[in-house]
Amino acid sequence: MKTETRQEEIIRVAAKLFKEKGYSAVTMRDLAKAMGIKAASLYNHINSKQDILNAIIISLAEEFTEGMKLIQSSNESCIDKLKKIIELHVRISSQNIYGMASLNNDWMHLEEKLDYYQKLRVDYEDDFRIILKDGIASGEIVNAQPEVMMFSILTTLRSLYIWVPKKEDLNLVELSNTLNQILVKGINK
Amino acid sequence: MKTETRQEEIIRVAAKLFKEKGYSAVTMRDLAKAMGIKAASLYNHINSKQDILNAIIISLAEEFTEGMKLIQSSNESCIDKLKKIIELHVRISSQNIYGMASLNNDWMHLEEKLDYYQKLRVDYEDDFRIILKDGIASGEIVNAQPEVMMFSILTTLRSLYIWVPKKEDLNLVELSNTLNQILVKGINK
DNA sequence: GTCTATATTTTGATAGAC
DNA sequence: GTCTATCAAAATATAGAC
Repeated sequence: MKTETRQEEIIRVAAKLFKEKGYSAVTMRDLAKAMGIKAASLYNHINSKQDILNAIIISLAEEFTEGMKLIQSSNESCIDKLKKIIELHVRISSQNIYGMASLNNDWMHLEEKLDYYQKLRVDYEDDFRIILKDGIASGEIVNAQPEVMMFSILTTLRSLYIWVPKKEDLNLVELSNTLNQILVKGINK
Repeated sequence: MKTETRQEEIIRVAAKLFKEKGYSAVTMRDLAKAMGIKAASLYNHINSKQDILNAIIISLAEEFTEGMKLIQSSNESCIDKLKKIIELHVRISSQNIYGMASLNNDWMHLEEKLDYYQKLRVDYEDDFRIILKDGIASGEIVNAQPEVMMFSILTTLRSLYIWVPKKEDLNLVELSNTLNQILVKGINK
């Protein structure tokens, strides 16, 4: 296991604080205190508070984009693709529950990277929508409104970070399967 | 239709701003500008920024509690109770989409009212959990993990505020029915 | 790499004139 | 009910010593 740099440590601790109170309510003094140093010392490792938010959000957003592209280009059935999407969210969310909070709640505080983030997000949702529509067309999925289906599934998956840490005993494979049953089998004709 | 007081107008405009950037990132000067007055003038109608947040969140939380108590004490089947819960969320969310954002994202910035809010929230989830467990016991609902079911359904319902305003053409009764089909029929044995 | 000291801006809120 | 003027505290960030 690679040794964590001081910069990485700052980003990790910041994400934890951002999850509790949100980006705007966490001060550089709060972060410094959690690190056991003074606020001025943080700037030896990072350029700005904004850069910390960028580092947290963009790497996660790109991870989701990569995962979706792999799923999209596979030759699996629509139902299997949805299962893969669920597994993607469970995996990334459980590996970085603190970062997921910023991705969900603080993306609007991005500055230079805001447009880029929003493009990744829109593209991700477009890919998701196509999978659902293909499933409806092929008869794999019930013919309900795909927007409502996507909203329901994606909202649940995006909020996993709130709930996963409370279930440390929970097996992640088992969680994926249960979510798959509840979210996908429910719309499976 | 009752005339809106200046205080009510401030709370309504504040909720809209809080939805866009979150409570902490909205300044009293931002709010004043949106009202077309100076920041100092706000204090002729409200005591503090914190009081605005209280007004937004607590009234909504109490509305959900009241609705749940009515549903809970009815003699309907578990599946019918779940349908009523969905209708409760669709109704309240569509009537106050801005306030729902604060309820979901800024409750941790409550001060004196934080404990009260948290009690309402825990009680609401306890009531919800009992309905699901009763449904499993009576065979109305599939025997999956009730915690995962509740998480999935409640997360979707709590996030309606993000999504409902984008669908102004959408009939609310139709939305409730579609959500019911996707969320409840999916777990209906 | 961390510190103290400090610059600069912004914040929530108050006092008092109109 | 709104304004101007202002306060006191807190914010991000920098400079320079050690």
